[in-house]
Amino acid sequence: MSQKATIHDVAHHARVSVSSVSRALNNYPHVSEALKTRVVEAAEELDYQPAFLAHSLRRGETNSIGFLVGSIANPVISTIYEAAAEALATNGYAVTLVSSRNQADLDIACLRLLASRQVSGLIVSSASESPEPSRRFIQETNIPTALLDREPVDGERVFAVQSDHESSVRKAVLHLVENGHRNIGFIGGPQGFYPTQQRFRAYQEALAEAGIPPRSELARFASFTETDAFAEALLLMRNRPQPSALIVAGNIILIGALQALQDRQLTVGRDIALVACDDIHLTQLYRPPVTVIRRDLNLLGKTAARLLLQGIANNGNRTDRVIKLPTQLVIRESSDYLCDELFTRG
Amino acid sequence: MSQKATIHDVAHHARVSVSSVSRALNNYPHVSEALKTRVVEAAEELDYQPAFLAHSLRRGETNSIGFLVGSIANPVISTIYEAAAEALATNGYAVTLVSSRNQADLDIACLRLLASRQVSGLIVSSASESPEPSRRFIQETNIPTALLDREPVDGERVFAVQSDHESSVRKAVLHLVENGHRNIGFIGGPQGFYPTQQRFRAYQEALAEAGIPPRSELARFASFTETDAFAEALLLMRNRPQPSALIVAGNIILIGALQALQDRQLTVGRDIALVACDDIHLTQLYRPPVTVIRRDLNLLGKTAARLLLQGIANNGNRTDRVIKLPTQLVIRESSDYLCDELFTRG
DNA sequence: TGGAAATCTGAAAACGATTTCCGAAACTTT
DNA sequence: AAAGTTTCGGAAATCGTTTTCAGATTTCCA
Repeated sequence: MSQKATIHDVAHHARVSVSSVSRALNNYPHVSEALKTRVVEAAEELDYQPAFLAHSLRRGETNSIGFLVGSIANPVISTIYEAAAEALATNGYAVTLVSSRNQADLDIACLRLLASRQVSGLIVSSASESPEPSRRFIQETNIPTALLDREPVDGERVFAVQSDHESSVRKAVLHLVENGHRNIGFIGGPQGFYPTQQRFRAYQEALAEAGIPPRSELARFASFTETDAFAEALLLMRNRPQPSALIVAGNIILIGALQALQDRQLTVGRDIALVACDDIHLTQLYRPPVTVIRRDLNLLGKTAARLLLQGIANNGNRTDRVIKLPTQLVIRESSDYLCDELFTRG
Repeated sequence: MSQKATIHDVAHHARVSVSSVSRALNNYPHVSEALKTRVVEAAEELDYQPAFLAHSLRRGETNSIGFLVGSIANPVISTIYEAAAEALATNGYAVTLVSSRNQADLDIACLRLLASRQVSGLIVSSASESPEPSRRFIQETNIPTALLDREPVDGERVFAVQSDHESSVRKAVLHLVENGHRNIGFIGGPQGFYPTQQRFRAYQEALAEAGIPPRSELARFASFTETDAFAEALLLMRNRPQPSALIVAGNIILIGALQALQDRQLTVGRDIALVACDDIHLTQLYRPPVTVIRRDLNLLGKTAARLLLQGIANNGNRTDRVIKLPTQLVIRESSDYLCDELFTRG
């Protein structure tokens, strides 16, 4: 039905030439009002919609952008996606979403797929552990790209939106130290994952700043699965001395950590202080509510979309290449108490 | 770079004709091994990938399917999506994801967008409140479509994957009644939403079956926002007599309900029994763990993908039109106790 | 009123593949 | 050696648009 009407049908129906139809419908100059109205009437009558494929082929523009994620089932990512997609949609772009299922080796294949689909732009939020091949790929194919929480890539049209993880992790560590904790554990995502690196570095530096010697057995790294995070958390909590506080970097990690703490019968906010990254429903509804490092996911997505669209529009003009968005430490009951050791020692 | 190599370049590089390249690369009969290897070598050397747009235009097939959701930030939906997308990807399909942001009026526009992109198939999981226009649209454009948890649509190539909400809601009601509850509240999603209708009907029928007269003020319906669910839950809990048990239909509703219960200082599993739909991380980690009606979201997504792919392949052959997947009542501490009223009255 | 300029319009060439048709080789078979 | 079969090249049509080019018409001004 609606598929059938072509520009030729419209032209025939309006008794004008094909090119006139194109001009009239695309608001070209030098087209009379009479012809224009005749054409749009015919077009409406036939419910004509330009065929996307032919249109894009000729224009060399698909008006669609590719979105690569590690997993859309991650609520943080899906929230970012939703925000970005809305901004893109209002600008006439459709987005094809590809998930690498957190498998680093699939990463590059996904990018290839997207590139072969001739997307006009790319948003990459995948958490590849060894990002080098995909970085090179992005650099070589000159597709405008917005990187989410990744190390910036050199390139005329490559942008990055980051979150200031460091400052809030630092605040979190100092907050815990202030409350008397000295054995502060850290569980991060994969070590090659950029936010993990930033958070871990901030964790180490803040410890040093507080005069606490870092102990490697207090830091662990898990893949992006709850079971793995659970296992690592369990391992960490078996450590002697047992950490009295825990910083978990990521919501999936948080899930696994909470399972482990419940498994070990440790009560959050009494036996152990907890700080998580990203404020999701769980952190607010959990009893006690858990202290989080919050960031505006909506803003993150919107900013990525904005940067990308700018990059597509001014091909190669001067714009900000990398934007760092603020984060915020929200202290809740899970960490807002004084550590026992403060008294036993003191 | 990779964009540049066309089929002509490959033909020239392999010193063969354009048509031979096409034949060789598409595994046509009557092409010698020698020529074939020569062509694929040249293709690899030039990193040739057939231009998606030209290819699709000629073949009349985009090898991409459109996925319409109400909101991908909903963890249930994103899990279903992830499963479906994986199945589709392994079959060579890319998926463009569109969110209607739970706005019924955007629904039809999203479908139009997808159709204008000439997708080969459609998966619809949007929660439109007045689905009639979109139903008609799906029927008219003859695009193979898989409906997720929606009322089936008549059509040669329209399929539906549903969940057996009724039987588990019935079990849940009887379970609560057995534990002595007589004032059982119900909070559902929008009234036009198919799963809501099914769950609500099962709730009413089960009450009748247990000899409990239904009371309309115990059932409330919220839109797909936590704030609205929160408000409805508050209203419900102000009811006299206060319900001693609550069935919340949907994970967003659950969030709002939990907020309301905490706001009213009601302890789940003691002051009020709680049954939720869909087993998400929150329901498992909440203290006490909350009783849920569980379903295999992965299977749901995979089944939708399978049905759709079959529908695309055997254009119009006989296959199952609608599949109903089982659900399961998982009783946890939030509801696994005897109601006080049992004693005060008895 | 004549001619330059502005405005309209249609035919045809792209875009990059697939596909068809035909004919020329090369090879096999009888 | 004639006939038949396979393999491949070349040219051209097709998919449905946009865009260029040039011709046709009108408008404008001296």
